[in-house]
Amino acid sequence: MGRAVVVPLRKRALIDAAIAAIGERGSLDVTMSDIAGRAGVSSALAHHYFGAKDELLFATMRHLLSELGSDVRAALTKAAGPRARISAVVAVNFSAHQFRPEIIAAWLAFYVESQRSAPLRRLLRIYARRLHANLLSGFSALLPREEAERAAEATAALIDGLYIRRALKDGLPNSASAISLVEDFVEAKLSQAGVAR
Amino acid sequence: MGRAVVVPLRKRALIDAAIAAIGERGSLDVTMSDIAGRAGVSSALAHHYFGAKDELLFATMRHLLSELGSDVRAALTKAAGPRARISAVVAVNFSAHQFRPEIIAAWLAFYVESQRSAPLRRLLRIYARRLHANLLSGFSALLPREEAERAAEATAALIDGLYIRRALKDGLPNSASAISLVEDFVEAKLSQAGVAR
DNA sequence: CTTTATTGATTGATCAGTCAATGAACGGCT
DNA sequence: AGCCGTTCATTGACTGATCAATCAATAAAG
Repeated sequence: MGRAVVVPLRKRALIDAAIAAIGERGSLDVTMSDIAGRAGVSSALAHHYFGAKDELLFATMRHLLSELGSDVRAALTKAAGPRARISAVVAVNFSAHQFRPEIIAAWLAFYVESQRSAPLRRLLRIYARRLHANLLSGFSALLPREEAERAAEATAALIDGLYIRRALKDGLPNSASAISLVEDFVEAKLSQAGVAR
Repeated sequence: MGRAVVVPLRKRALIDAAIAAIGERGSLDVTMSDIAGRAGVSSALAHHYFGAKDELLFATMRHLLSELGSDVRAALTKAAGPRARISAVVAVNFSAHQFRPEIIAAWLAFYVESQRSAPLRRLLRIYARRLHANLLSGFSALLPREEAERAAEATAALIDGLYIRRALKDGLPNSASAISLVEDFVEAKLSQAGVAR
């Protein structure tokens, strides 16, 4: 029945379906049949393209990471000065593109799974390092080295914490309030250190 | 206040085994046989006492929550003044009793599961409200109402974020560094608002 | 003699992964 | 243009493993 389709299309459809399934269920405990069904294909085809479930999940996580990465890169090119770099990184993490329920739930699920899967852990470490480096590139121009390190660390943790709370639908009505909490924190840090603005 | 509910020996052993199993695996995806085996009994006995797996997991989460609750209560009675109350709450969350790898991993796993399970979600909401209320009771004596709300919200999120990062074994070598990050944040908030220390 | 504790064996359901079969495109070769 | 073989896409049906949950049986306690 199905007409000839380009290979990447099916893979892409399966990855999108995986994000949807994981996001809806809130964990990686989704079946290949469910994912394949959402993509409109049989589970056998998902195995054909990805080999094992692990690999599909890995590809899905990599896809999320790569989208976040390109969003961040785009935002950083538009940011003028260190203070703007910090805000750009924060804004992207809570942008409409990233701060969607299914994306958040998927991130949380991958965080958990990474405790068991070394490849996944490696992937998440890349994300963590990149986030830290991006924040640090802003802070280190405004604060002494040691303080900049700690500010970047705390900001990253705060972002993660707000993600969790969003996933649980506790408080945090929208992304604007999340951004303002982080920005307040950054301002507090900078004003404490007497940075002129 | 807390009436002491007598938990039968076997139930308690199974709950402890569940924490160990969940903590080691990093998710709730553990078998009844595994848990029962750790407790030195058959899986049939676990079903005898708890009925279904869900109920054992629920009881396990409740146990963790109740231990955290009593730790917090104990710390708060020793805290003199609002600033000390904030520090007490922070200190308990990162105390040697709470900030252990298996406990952290279990919390994270329950967070994820709560997206699917309404009873679990209810339980976690109790924890979130209590944490918020405890922090707020300190902040609201030091900051204007609106700012106190936001400071409590951000502090709670920061604590959650540090838990995640600890679970992933990214940075955060020990609980002391986590405490100092949170305390720095609190100080920044207060000094920004011009609170005398 | 009734109630509780405990187990091994079993059942039934769920799933990841495999496989053989079918079809659809592609590219020669006359 | 028509024919042929190779390769890729796709599926339904199947297998094997895993596990929650049940149950009937045994022992111990009171």
